[in-house]
Amino acid sequence: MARGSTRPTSRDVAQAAGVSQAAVSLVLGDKWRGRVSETTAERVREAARDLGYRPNLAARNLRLGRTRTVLLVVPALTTEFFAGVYTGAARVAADHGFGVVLYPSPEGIGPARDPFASAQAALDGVIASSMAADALTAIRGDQLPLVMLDSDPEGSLGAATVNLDITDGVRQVAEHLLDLGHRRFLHLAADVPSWTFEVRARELAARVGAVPGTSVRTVRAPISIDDALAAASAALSAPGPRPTALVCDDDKLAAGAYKAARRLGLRVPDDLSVTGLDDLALATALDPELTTVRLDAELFGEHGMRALLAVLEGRTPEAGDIPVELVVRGSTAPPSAS
Amino acid sequence: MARGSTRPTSRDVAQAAGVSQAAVSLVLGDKWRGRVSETTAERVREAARDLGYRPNLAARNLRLGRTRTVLLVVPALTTEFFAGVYTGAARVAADHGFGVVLYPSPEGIGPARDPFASAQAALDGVIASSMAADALTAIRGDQLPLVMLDSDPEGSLGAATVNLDITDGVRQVAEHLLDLGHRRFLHLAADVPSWTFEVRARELAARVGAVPGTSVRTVRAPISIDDALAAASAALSAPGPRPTALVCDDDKLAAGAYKAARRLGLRVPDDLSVTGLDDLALATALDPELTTVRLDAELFGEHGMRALLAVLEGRTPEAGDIPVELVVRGSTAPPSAS
DNA sequence: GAGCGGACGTTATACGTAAAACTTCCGGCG
DNA sequence: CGCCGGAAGTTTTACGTATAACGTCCGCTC
Repeated sequence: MARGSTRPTSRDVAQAAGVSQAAVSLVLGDKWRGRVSETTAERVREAARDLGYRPNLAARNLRLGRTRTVLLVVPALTTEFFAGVYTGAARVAADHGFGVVLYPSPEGIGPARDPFASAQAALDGVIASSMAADALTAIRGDQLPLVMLDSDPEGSLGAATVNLDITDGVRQVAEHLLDLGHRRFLHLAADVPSWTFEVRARELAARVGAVPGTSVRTVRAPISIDDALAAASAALSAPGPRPTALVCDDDKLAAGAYKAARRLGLRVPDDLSVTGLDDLALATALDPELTTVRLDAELFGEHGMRALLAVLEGRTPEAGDIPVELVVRGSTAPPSAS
Repeated sequence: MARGSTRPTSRDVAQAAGVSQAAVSLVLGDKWRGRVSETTAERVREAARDLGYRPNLAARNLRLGRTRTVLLVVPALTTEFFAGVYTGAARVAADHGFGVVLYPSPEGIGPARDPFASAQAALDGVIASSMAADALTAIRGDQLPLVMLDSDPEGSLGAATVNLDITDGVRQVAEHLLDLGHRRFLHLAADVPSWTFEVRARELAARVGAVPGTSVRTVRAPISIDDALAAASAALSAPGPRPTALVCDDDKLAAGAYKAARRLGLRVPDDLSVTGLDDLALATALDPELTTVRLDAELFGEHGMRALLAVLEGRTPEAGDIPVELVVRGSTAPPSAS
């Protein structure tokens, strides 16, 4: 009596179909072959449909001791890059019956709040971008299976890592600009403490430094158009010979650099070649379109999820970085004479 | 014996502290006053700390019949707008002990897959953007408390709605352009079946139509720079007098319009004024910077979450649209003579 | 000296599911 | 005839938590 408004349970379905709760679980869990007759199974399925039955996930998770849910920890979602990572991860996850919960470290909520307090769901594992640095300590506290994205393979003790081949991307940028004849470089670096940015600086210095008569100056800025504008302005109007090539750690920084160049009366690419890294929508919205390194965010997410699945199943994730590709557009050209 | 590697439970803590499981639950749940002595309570807390105890959320959710987790359903996260919505919603949620799980309908996963299959977490409620139209039917199937964002207050039977005052934003755009002297308008509309875009078209037609001697032509494009470029190109090179003002439903469309104008040799704003809507980072990356309507995404998310909390507590969400603001930048100017 | 109420706990139970272990019925085989 | 094995279920249990309901013990009051 008075079943009222509460959600139907497997027991309600059992009663409606005239069987035991166990039978319902067997049928709906597709484990009934040889245990329940076809006619009874159909009766159960019908009752479930009629009642609009949906299994209680909390109960199932408790019973099974796993949730088929993983957490993706990313920095604040201010570009479409991590949206792509999510999409790729979610696609692979769905193929394996997993769900992905997103935890974008929300600025302003306070760094002390750890991801697990927020993503209340019980979790089977975690994929974390190294850029979400503040959240990491909290994560390591738990013993959850962990995959790190874009993180130092040496430094992330034990955790599997999946990386984009940023080193190769920077190499391609450097060689492209060197081939064009550039010798004086300015590196507009992201002021974010993350391994992936250290790699950029290191590789650029190495490649350019290998050629005699070159120089690289570095200036740092937080990843925002306005900050990049300010930093690039200052650097470009500094005394001494002006750099002819500006290598940015990120497309957003490049957008700021465009504005700085414009204010200083420098034309891109005639007076200054500019490169980015990411290939966001922004890159083709700029005028001229930005020469940049395309990162396949979805593929990145897919690999991350596959690695986590491997860890969960006790396998070893396959190694190997994800290739990236230089996309040459209108923002790079040979340096003007002089 | 052999407690091994499995996560400690409240029973383990109880054993370590020499009390019953119930006592542990009382202490850790902060309900022990008058039930457990201070010294015993401290002993329990210490044991919990030593063992690294974390309550099993699946069990708690099952016991309590609620999860303090809500789902935020958004269209694919290709701009920072919904990142802002998430941030606002998550902030308010955190203040009330809730978590927010994000479900960006991932393109390519297939529309049939409903959010609940993916976000395996059990949920207390849902906040859904009307732009994620394909997911909505699945949602209505469940009887979860629902708040709709940017949705027709008439059409969304029963569900509470929280809206940005888009109508007012479009009004401001229209009056700004009319004040500048524009009479021939082109409306670059988002080709997305959503109420929020219908509103834009309706209000623009009404405001401009109220002034004699005006005209509005409309052309639609999916929200992508390339599609906008194509649509705007075609419309701007059509026969007849060229429009002097191009009103875009979205900043991304405006970015496409800039490229179209450039290819046709039209200068912004001298030959063509352009407006957007959103105020993404993109808006200030463009040259000239885009006159657009600033939507406060975080505030939007906050209001959405507050409305859902109200519904969950049986209160009536407060009504009232969220104000928006026209930001005049360099992309609008009086039409050139002739 | 009976009784009462607070302090300090414990025992028992329920949440909804999955699955192991058990029952019952029957047809067939040696 | 005795027995075995498979089909078709059912009964029971466990997952980890929160909390209602129940015990003590002790100091006080009347």
